[in-house]
Amino acid sequence: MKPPVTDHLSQDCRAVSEILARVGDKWSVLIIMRLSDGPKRFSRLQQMIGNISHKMLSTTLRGLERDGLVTRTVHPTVPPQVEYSLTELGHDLTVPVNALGEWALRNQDKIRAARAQFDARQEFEVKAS
Amino acid sequence: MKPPVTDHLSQDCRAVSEILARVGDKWSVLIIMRLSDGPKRFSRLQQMIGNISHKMLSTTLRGLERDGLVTRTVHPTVPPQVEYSLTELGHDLTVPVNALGEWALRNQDKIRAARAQFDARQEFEVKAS
DNA sequence: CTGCATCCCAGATGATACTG
DNA sequence: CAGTATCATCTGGGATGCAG
Repeated sequence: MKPPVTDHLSQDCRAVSEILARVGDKWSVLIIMRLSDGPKRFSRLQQMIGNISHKMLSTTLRGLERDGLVTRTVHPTVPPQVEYSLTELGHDLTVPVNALGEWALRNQDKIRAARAQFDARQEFEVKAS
Repeated sequence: MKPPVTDHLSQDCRAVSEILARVGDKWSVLIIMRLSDGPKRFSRLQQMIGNISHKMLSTTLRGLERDGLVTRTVHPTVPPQVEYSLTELGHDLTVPVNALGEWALRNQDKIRAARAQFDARQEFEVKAS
């Protein structure tokens, strides 16, 4: 009647996974990073990020807003201006995300090296056919 | 000739994104978590994770191995046994990932609440049609 | 300027069956 | 037991056009 620790760990992992699904998609982090130093308008974000399509910026922002990570403020001017900014929750998130980011920066060389080595080995084994 | 900080920040974000693409996929983190307390065999992993398909476990493990995050050890027995374990790099990664995981656990309620509220508002606005 | 709908494609994922 | 190949399916993401 007493489930092992593995069980609750399992649930934790699901939760983590769910959040990572939000954070790990192609654009969320890029957007959050850009907003971390202040509110930005839609078009400003698009030009800052570069190669994000109109649609995905819109979609991703909507998702982030839904999760309470960013705020959407419409200024009823003509033409309309919409500002996005991080909520407190969103700002909070930048801390662990930055930690992961720093890890990525520190270790990107190792990863690239590992990939190169792995790929080289693959090629070698193919020759042995 | 001195690019603003934004520029190097931009590059950083790409790197972060790239790593998140690895870590953020549907299964990588689940696998890494399961391996964090010791080596596991293929079938053991599959039953621990639950609803992962044979193929995706295989594919994801391959990807992790390629990136130098896990090690694959074949024991030439009959039937063959294959053990997977975290490399030092992989073990390193669990630190920031756990940080993110703890954030997720701490804030999952807030996120759920935000979603519920957002969805409720959506429904309301639909009624106004 | 922003947002939303539609069409479309490429890649990710899953079910199944076969090999070593 | 572990890995791979094939085929079907689903989803993310881009292009475009229209609307507020």
